[in-house]
Amino acid sequence: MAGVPHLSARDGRMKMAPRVRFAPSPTGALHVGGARTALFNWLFARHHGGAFILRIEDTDRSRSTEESIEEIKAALRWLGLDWDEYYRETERFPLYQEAAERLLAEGKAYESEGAWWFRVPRPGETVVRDLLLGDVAYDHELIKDFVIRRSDGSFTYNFACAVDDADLRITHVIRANEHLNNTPRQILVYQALGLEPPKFAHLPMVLSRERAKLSKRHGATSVFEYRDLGFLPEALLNFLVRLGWSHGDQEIFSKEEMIALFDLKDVNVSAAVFDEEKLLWLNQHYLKVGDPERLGELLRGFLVKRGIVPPEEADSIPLAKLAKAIELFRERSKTLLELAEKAAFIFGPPERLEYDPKGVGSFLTPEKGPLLEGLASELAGLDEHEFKAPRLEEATRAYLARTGHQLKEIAQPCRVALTGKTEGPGLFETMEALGKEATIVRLRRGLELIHQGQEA
RNA sequence: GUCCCCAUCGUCUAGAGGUCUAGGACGCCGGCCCUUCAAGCCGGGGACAGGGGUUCGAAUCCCCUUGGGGACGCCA
Repeated sequence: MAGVPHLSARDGRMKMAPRVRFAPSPTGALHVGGARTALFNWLFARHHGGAFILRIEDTDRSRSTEESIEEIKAALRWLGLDWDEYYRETERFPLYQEAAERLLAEGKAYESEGAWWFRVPRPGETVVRDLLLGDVAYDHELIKDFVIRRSDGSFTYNFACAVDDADLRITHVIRANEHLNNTPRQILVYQALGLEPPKFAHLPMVLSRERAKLSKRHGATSVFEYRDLGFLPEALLNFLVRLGWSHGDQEIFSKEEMIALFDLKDVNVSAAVFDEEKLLWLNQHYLKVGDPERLGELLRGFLVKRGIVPPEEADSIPLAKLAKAIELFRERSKTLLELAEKAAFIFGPPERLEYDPKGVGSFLTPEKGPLLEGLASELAGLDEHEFKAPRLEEATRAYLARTGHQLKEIAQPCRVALTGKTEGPGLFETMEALGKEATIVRLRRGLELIHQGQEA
């Protein structure tokens, strides 16, 4: 594979497929800023038919953990960012050793106090030709000699990173702006080793609401935290792609569109604040257009997580019922977690329900008693298979017409009796989701509540 | 403190010297719809940080100020 560039028929010049990498240090969870960097690299690779490489920068053994490596990989998989090649820096030790020895032998590095130091040539200047920022010049007087090999024999980031990028034939280093000041050092390493540096593109930072670097201190920051809060991967991806990149006025992008449209020239340079409100909106958007069965399967987990159904019962909930809940509540929920809470009354036992006292007080009043009673009897006459919204509405309206009442007179009392709440999906959809037994039981239970209220 | 990056509505952004009395989206406010809450639809408020240049003409180019962020580790 190496050294077999394909020739572009058009201009006859070498045109190699780009090779980019995402190189996280495994010292914790994958946070959303890292995910955005990974996404841009992945999109760049996929758009150009290049390779997306995952390289774990674990040269600092004391801070790196296997757990973190697995979590980062799992988070990338959850987002659907697949990698073509995978490396761990700790497994590439001989590469760095050889390169470092060469620099030592050539006098481009020296040993002091057990560590090997890179000798920055002075006077001098290194210019970073950034694809996004333009040229950024660094005076060597401001760059101190830096350690390339620690006294314990391990290698430092700036050195290993450059050696790796060169060895893996990385063509474009796309990373967050916080690394810009490291770039001249890495270019120096390339030059000392007689290698051609890759192209660089430093992405604008993703900042927290407080306009500071993302940190665990304020709210959720990791990809999995958002997953556990009930966010969908496609929503998070869509949100992240719009942080620093745009395509005119378009806000909604499928993964395929992102790949087709992504271009470095549409990436901007100013830092972006992670605005959870917009993420919430996008998440609801994907909740609304997603496949109910797929979302229903996800809902199962949140019902358990929320303590709404015991773990051992979760598997026996029919997928159809879960999918129904999705369809009923997705227009009124921003996250799956919120949806699980709203739909809780459907999954609990028919006779048990938590009632909103205010709702009971204002709607389960004595004069509604006969109506509720009558409706319960009316609906009890329906067959199980007739418990579908259209048929329920038909039956209810017929009953209402016969008794000279209007729907709005009993809608809220019914809703409170059935769900315990004053808000929720359409009445008849709610009855259908509940099923005949629960509907009748709860309507009659509403009656009891009215009587109790009278006594009190 | 030193160095580096950045600067359009609260937020994400469009804008690549005239088409800008600056467009879209989220959020916010109001209305419509309606069995509630949502969703949806319609409407509203809301920004080119400031000052100098350059130019016939600047949100767009240059400089300064201010503001924000980042980096200054034998962390990455």
